[in-house]
Amino acid sequence: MSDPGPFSQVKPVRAYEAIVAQFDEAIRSGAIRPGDRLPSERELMRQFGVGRSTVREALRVLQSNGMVRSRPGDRRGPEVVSFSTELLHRPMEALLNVGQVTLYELIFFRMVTEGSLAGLAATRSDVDPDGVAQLWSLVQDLKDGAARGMQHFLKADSAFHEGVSRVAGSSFLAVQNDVVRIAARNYLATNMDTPVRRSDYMTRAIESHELLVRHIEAGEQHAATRMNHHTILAHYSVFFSEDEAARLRAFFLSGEGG
Amino acid sequence: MSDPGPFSQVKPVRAYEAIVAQFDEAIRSGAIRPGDRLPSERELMRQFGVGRSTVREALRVLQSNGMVRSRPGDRRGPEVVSFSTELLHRPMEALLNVGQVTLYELIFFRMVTEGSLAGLAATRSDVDPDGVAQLWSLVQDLKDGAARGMQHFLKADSAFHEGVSRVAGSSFLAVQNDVVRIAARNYLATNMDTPVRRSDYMTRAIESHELLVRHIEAGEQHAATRMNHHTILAHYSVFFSEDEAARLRAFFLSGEGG
DNA sequence: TAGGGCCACTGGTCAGACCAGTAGCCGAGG
DNA sequence: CCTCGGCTACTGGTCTGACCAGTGGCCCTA
Repeated sequence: MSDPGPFSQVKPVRAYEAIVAQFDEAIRSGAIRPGDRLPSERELMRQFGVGRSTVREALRVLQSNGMVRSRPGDRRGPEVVSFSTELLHRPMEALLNVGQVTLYELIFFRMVTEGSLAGLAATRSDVDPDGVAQLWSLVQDLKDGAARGMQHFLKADSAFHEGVSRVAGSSFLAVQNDVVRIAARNYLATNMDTPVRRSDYMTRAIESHELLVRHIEAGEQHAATRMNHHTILAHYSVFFSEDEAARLRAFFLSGEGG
Repeated sequence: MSDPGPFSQVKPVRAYEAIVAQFDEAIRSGAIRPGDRLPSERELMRQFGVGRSTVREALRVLQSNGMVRSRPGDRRGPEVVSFSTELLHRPMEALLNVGQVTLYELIFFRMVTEGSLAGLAATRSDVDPDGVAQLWSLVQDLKDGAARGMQHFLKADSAFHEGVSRVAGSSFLAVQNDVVRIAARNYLATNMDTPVRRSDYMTRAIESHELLVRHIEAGEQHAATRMNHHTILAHYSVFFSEDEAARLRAFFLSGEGG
């Protein structure tokens, strides 16, 4: 029918979902803030006029969404939580594991976001000399970590990426990128066993990171972005088909300065 | 202490969390697939050896994460849901709400992701002529919508963005961008009341979208990306300080072809 | 003032009940 | 033989009350 009429579709709302909606709105509006305590479950059942198990089901949803946490025995009541990236890890890894999101899409996204972070860091290096100095320190940590083994290196590598994000100053973009970076790493660890010569990998990664810091320090936005793209492609293209690698290269490294 | 010893930290695991973990593993390993039905709650309580309310709490978590759904009276049991990138919507929104992301960061992120979507659509236009034809149709819908008013226009505008994302073929990137685009729109609706001459806004938006489709149709990746950046900046820079607008312009539109 | 004990509250789990909703089976009628 | 309606037994949603481990905070004693 061309004219749908004055009504819209309705769907029954479950009591615990209505409770979640009230909480969502209270958090969105700032009426409830991270660090706040909620009333106890028994008090919430009185306020909402529902059974305690209905309150608990709503709290499970909020907890699952990373909004609240509770501890048995804590008399102060459930706590409203500061945001955590754990919130995104679960769905991200679930999507990867069922193949709804491919490694290709993940790496594409990462190149978009991490390349932008690198470029952004370069534009801000002049206002954050301490941050840049810290990047050099983190490069040294990379070398120290590599000498101790892959686990230490990976830890130092994460710290390095966090350092770049701090200089870039966009925590939202950084969070998105971190979730994707860690999801890709975990995916490869559990689903792929393409042997990579670890010492070669670490050596080349360190070289790339040093060059990246040079571009950042010099304020070279586009060079920093390209350096990041080169590094990611160098690492991941072994996991892609030739066609996929070519498409990434064409999209990110074509044209200017290519 | 420098040497942590042979043990690692432990934390008590709640029964419903242990149930969720078993489900996660079953989904990850493919033992449970989208479309499958789970045993009923009463059967699950027997299998896990726990109370029905504990099962229900676990199911709330899985449902909240977009993995299962249920309907009262459905004798076939809870259903495992097809996983889609929609899975990310809720945690992304939660992240935005709790994380108190600024409008500047939202727009920065959107320019990064939407610019890439536009460029990606341009690189794929030759393999998706139907998609491009549909974009022209959606541009016509924009014009029709604008004639009927802002609400119709905004609806057509969302459809247009979804059309671009379809041509781009990265639902992952699209979902991220959609969450942010809608969040920015909602932010403006609730926090700003700078009057924008609506007819001017719609007219200019339509012109920009037409130009964007031209670039996409011509396969001009960088031009499509820049067009998208121009459009977003033209719309949002009124909400930023001169310094902020200048920084966005410098980052996204400097250098090549600037 | 500090530490330990205790109490009353907390959250986690459970059993059982009730009710609205639905899948599917069976029978009747066309 | 097919379709439709009625009915049954199961489903999920909600609730009440109970029990127990855990904890915050108060009070008392050294």
